Amino acid sequence: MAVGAPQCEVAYNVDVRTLNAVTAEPVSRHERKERTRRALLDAALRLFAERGFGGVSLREVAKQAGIVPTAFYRHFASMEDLGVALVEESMRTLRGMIRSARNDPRTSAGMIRASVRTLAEHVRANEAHYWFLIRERYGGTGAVRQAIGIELRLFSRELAVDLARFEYLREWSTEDLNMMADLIVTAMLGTVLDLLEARQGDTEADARIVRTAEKRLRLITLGVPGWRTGQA
Amino acid sequence: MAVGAPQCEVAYNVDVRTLNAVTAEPVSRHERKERTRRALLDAALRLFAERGFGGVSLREVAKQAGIVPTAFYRHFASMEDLGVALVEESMRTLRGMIRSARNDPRTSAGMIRASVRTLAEHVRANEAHYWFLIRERYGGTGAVRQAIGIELRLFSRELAVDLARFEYLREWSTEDLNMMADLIVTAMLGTVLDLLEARQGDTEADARIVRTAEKRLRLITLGVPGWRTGQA
DNA sequence: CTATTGAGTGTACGGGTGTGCACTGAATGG
DNA sequence: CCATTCAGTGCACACCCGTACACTCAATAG
Repeated sequence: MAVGAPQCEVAYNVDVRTLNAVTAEPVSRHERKERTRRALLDAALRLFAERGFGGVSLREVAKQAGIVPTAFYRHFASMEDLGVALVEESMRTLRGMIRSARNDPRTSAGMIRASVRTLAEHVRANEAHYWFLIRERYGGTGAVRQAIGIELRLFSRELAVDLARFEYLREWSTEDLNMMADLIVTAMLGTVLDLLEARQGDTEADARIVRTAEKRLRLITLGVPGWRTGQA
Repeated sequence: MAVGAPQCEVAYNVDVRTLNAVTAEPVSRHERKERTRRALLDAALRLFAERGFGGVSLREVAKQAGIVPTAFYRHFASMEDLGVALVEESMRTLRGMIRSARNDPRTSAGMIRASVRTLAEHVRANEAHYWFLIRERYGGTGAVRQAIGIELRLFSRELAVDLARFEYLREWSTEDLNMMADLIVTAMLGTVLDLLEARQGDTEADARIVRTAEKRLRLITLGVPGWRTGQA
């Protein structure tokens, strides 16, 4: 993490075998296992970005990670298990994003700009994680979709707490704050998808998407002063 | 189809063979083929609702429809081809929904209520279609996700045209209208997912979801009078 | 130093996959 | 009435899937 480079998109064709062969000797068993685990997670994330969770087999993940299929079970009970682990990891990066946005000390319109920009940068730096979240949020079938749903709801609730600190929102009911937070999260996930679908490097498209995202947020916040909590 | 029953959820265990065997003779070749095609689409839609597009094999669809796997190719070149056909069909029911909502002649707050209610009823009456759209909108991998993306964008543009008729929105730029329409569509798709995930028959949950959806829309529309097109 | 542990290996299995091919037999058109 | 068309059949193939099982052999623990 000391380096500013993206952490998951690297090492495309390096599997554990070569990795462990290249490195110097002093590696404990724990460490070796942890490395393989990471290799599995990275391989899975990479493959999911191409074909989605459902389209990737245990064998493929194992092969990409540089181990034999049956060794997969030393780390995860099943692909679903691995999927859930990835959900937690991805949500961690999402929380990291909002923490960055939160710590940027600005207000009102300036804050919207800063937040959207932070989001966009974060998406570009962690494309695979965001692809995974977006895809499986709706497309998944089992435990993975469920896990994402739960985590995202939690995330939205945290955002509601943040919102409650703003002047106009201080007296809103919890229900209304949650509603607004959900709306914001949903809108921002839409923006994430737009960013992911625009091909990376197309700065013009990125700028347009960011501008639209800002407008969305501004429109939502414009409604706030006129809102009467508890109405209808 | 003369009966008023839902059209896709029925006939769970009836395949083409038995259907064609039961019915009286006067069936042309065209008609028989069309029936089998429908059986394939219905079977696919049914299976997709359970395991998603990616999780269903050509063989399964064929078996559920009552034909042998290789006969599938008499109707579709591939599963993707069938998927795209299903996208068009599902979008047709979505357009049907908005047409119903549009023809309900009310204004302002009353219109929001009516629209959301129409949406909820429509979702309940066509769960499989909506499951398919929502799932593959994000989760899909190939031509299907792309087709949904295109159709949904088109749909959103139509909504923008509708919006332009409203008093406060008459002077908005096209870009801003599209932005608002996208926001509304995204928010409503979120509502659709909420409805689909609430188990059918839970009228209390349905009511809560509908209320939240109305609030979302109301918050968005509240911002409209304060909006200055072309700003920032 | 010796015994144990456990990550990773290799083989083998039963089952599901898409699809090519030669076919049947009833509706169709001349 | 006969020839053609073509939706649907049945078999075969080569491939990928998850996973059970017995194994190796280096890092660890006593």
